[in-house]
Amino acid sequence: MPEGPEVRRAADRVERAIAGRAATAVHFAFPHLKKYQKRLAGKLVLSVETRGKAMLIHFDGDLSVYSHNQLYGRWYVMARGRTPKTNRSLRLAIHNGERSALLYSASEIDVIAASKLEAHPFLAKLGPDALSRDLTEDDFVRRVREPRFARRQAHALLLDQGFVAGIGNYLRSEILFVAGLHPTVRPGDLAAEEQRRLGRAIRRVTARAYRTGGITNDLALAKQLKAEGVRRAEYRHHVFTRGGRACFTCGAKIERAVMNSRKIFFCPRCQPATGPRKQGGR
DNA sequence: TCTTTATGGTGAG
DNA sequence: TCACCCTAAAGAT
Repeated sequence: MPEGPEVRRAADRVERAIAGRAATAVHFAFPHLKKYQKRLAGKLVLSVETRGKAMLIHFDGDLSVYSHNQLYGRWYVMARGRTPKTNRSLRLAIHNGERSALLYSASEIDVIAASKLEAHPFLAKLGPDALSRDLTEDDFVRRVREPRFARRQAHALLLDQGFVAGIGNYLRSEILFVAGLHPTVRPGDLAAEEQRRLGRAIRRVTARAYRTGGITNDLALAKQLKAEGVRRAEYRHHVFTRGGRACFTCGAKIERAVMNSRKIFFCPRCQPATGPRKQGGR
C-alpha cells in the first residue's frame, strides 16, 4: 500500500534486479498490452524511474512500461522462475537470466513511447516529486503562492499530486504535524518563513519515510518504543491513526477528522488553527 | 464466514 | 461529493 517513498523503495529493488541488462522475456496479463511482449523481449532495461506514485521502467528503443499500484499493486523480486506464495493475480513480469520482477494486483499498467511520456494524462499533471531536489525552499514559496494553489487548504493541497507528487494520506497528516500547521490553514496565506517550513517538512518527512520504510515518527522515540515492546502501528507515526491518544510531543489528545473523504489526524496543541502562527495570514 | 477498511485515483453530477 | 474500480487483511460475528 504505497505512497511515494514506498514506491521508490520498490523501484530500487526492481532496478537492482533488472536494470543494466537485457530483459529476456516480458509478460503482460492485459490483452491490449500483449503486442508489446515481442517488442520488449531482448531489450536492455535502462533504468527504473518514479514520479510520485507512478513507476516507469525505461527500455532501450523508446518504450517505457508505466505502472501505478494504487492501493493494491505489489512488486515482488524473485530468482528467475520462482513465484511468491500469494493468491494475487500476476499482471506484469519482466525476466532476465537470473531474476524476475513481478507486479501483482495492479490495474494501471501501460506501455508508452518515451517520447510521449510528457503527454501521458496522469504524468502530465504531476508536480515535482516530494523525494527529489527539484524544488528548493524558495521555489516552494513561489509555488504555494501561485493562484491555482494559493487559496487551497493545506490538507487538500498536500493530496493534490499536481502540487507535489508522491504524498498520500499518511504523509499528509505527518507532514502537517512536523510543520506545526493545522490542516485547514491556507499555506498561500502564511508568512514566507512558514511556507519554507512546510516545504522542509514535505522533504524531511518523505525522505525519512523512504529511509525507514514508512516510519515518520522521531526515530529515537520509535526505537525506544519498539524496544519497550510497543507494536509498530503504535510507534510508526506522530499522529496518523493515533486519534484519541496522547501526542508524543505535548500530551494533548490527537484529533481525528475526515477531510477530502479521507481520514486525517492532528494534534490540536502542536498544530493550532489560530494563534501566533497565523501572523501574516489573511 | 461475513463485513469493514485501506497508505489511490477517476468520472459523473 | 459520491459511487465506483482494483484486492487483501483485519475485525466482527
